[in-house]
Amino acid sequence: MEKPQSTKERILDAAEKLFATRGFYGVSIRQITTEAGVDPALASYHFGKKKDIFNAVMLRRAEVLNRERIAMLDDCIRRAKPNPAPLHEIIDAFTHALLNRATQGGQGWKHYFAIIAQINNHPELGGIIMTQYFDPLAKKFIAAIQETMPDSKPEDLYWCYHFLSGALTLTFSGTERINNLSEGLCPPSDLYAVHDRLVPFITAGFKVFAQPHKINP
Amino acid sequence: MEKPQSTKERILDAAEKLFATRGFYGVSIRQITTEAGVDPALASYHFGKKKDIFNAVMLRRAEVLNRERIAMLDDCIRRAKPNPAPLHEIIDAFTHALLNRATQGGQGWKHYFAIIAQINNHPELGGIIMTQYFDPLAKKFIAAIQETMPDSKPEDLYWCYHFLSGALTLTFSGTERINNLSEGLCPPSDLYAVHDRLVPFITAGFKVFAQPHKINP
DNA sequence: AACTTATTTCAACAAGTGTTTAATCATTCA
DNA sequence: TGAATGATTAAACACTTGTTGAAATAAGTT
Repeated sequence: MEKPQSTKERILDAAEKLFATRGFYGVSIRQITTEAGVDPALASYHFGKKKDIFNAVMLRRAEVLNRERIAMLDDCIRRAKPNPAPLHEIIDAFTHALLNRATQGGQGWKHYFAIIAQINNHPELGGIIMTQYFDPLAKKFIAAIQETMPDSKPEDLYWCYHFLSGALTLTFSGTERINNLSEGLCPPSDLYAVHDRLVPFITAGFKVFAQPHKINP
Repeated sequence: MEKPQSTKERILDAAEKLFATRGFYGVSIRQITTEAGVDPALASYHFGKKKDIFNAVMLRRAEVLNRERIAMLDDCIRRAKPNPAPLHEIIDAFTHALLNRATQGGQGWKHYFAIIAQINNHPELGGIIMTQYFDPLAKKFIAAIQETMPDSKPEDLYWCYHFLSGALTLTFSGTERINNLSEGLCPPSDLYAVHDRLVPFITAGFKVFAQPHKINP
């Protein structure tokens, strides 16, 4: 079943797992290499500094994930031509790959999402990495929405995207918070149920800012 | 202007500041006590273990914040009697104190929100602290919404609350992400503008789940 | 005043930190 | 086969980690 792993892969997997539960500063290189069953010096040999390991962990999955998301976004834009793509399809394109990996991607992906959630809310680490890996996708996404909602102000859309981003990262972070809070009523494992709620929730939020504001209900 | 600070307060302020930017594991007791201008041994003397310092930092502001939010929620429920409180007022009651402190609360509050954002997305620390300090408030809040939206399913409301929670923590985390992404178009310092967007955005999301579902636009 | 309690200091502890060095083993290629 | 490159190992580097103990000072109470 399991194909033989290279040392680099073993280190990345171990680092991913440990970073997910204890954060960047909460994990030592010796803990990582012990978990990987490998000599500590091999971490420096293969990756360099500790932050380079972290970057490699992030880059590995960000690449395949964002490739999928961009393809799906392009696809729904192309299908709708010459009209702009429908809003709920754009948001679905943005979230679908995330949901997919979080449900069927295995343990490694769960760890990856947990790290994303942490650094997305981390002033020091988040600023660099999120900007580097996710801003291009975010801009494409917002541009697509701007086209299907031409009357809305760009800054409104940026804010809405920001709210979406926060909701997403918390939902996939793997904290059992909603499960605890709801006393088992909302198992976060049921991510298809999440999809049925998240997409309409966010879509409705965006639509509020489609036309010139009417604040009060 | 500045009233003389006790050693305990100096340690708490220094810890708050450092935890905000580097996380729990990224900060040492010596860094904290150096920042506070105090002997390292005093941290143990006044607080005990390192995690007890962290807990004290969280508790100090969580208490005053949640007291305000509960009072405001009770107030808007009382004003609406015998009818249920309007949805947008409930959400405003939930977010108003946060916005207020984030704008006028000074640097300490900014650091506090940054820590909240980190632990809210942290499997290990978040589970304990957030549950301990914020779940009672969350339940009161959801119960109030359930009353003004009697036809909606409880699990839908829990999910909506979860999305709100994620949006809030990211917005107040103090990462400059939206500012960078929008290339200066959305300065996060303008938190009154945030309020005008966040409350209608969330309100609209909740309302989607008020009646039996109609998913497609 | 003397006595008690609270606070602060300094030094030390054993253990863990990221990283480097030089030596050894494995593999590849001519 | 032998030389050359790549991978792995063990040991050591100087430094930081959280926490504690005993001694010194400050504050508070009869």
